[in-house]
Amino acid sequence: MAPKESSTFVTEVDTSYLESLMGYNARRAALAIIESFLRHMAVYELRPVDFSVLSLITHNPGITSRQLCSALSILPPNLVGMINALEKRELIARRPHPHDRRATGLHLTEAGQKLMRDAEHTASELEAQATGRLSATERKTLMRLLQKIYIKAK
Amino acid sequence: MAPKESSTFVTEVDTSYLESLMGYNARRAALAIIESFLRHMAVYELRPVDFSVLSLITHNPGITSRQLCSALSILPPNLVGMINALEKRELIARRPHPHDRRATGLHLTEAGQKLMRDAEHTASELEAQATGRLSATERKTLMRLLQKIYIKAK
DNA sequence: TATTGTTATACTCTATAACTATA
DNA sequence: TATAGTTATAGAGTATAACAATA
Repeated sequence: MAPKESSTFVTEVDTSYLESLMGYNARRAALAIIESFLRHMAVYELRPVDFSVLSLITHNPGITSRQLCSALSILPPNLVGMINALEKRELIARRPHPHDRRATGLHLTEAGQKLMRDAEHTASELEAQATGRLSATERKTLMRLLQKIYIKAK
Repeated sequence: MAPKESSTFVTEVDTSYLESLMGYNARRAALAIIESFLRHMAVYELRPVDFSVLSLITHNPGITSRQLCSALSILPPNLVGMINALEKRELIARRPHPHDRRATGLHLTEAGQKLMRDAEHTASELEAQATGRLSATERKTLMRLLQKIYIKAK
């Protein structure tokens, strides 16, 4: 005989179904790493998106706002404020684009370069910590499989 | 001699550094799957969080709001509106908790059960599609490694 | 004294429409 | 006609403080 449903209650929550879904696992893992990132990068006053923007400028001097938006899936109106804030902190500088007077090339200042050297070093430590329970091989495998999920036709 | 920096511009954006970071990869993969989820679950008018809530109620009849919040890392004030909306749609029903008059047990209605049978079926198809470029072994490996990232001490 | 569920509220993140200068 | 950058603004998501009822 089935138990009277209205009197049932839950002692331990069964999450096994959700844990069988890739989206659930990917989101939980991403949130765990991002939470750690937020804590460790707070000293530099950089959110994940600021770090991503500065990192792309570091490795792509002269990149335009439009290129940043495409690479990071940010909408142009939402990037404006970030770029302004980073410029006001004198971490980046705008220079005219050599071939297109509509566009602006973005570059790191000396201060920006110094900050990013420290920040990328911290990111590496953070990376090691977040994936600390994985072997080097597992880490490489996880990276490859994640990219197979989100990079189309590779 | 180094090129005059002000005249440099970027033709193809180099994202290799960001792609070496686990947080970046996990976030991009999660967003890709969630985007697909949003499209496929639109017919049921369920966002990922609604699906998660209904799924936990499905597999844990009588679960309380507080337990949902803990399991899904949702703050109590932000769950209230979702529960009210699902109750208004007559997908769930509140029943008194048998042992604690402060709490309320949550249960699926008949309509809710039918919707979730369909929705979980769609979720399975979606799952197969999102991980379509992975072998069965790779899929299992990816799941296990993601859980190693976000489930502490397992 | 602590916990469940709730209201009010603020802050951040993401999205859309429309404008200007230039291509 | 299309694109780069910008403004204004709306909506969604996430956060804290504080309260009533009950443990």
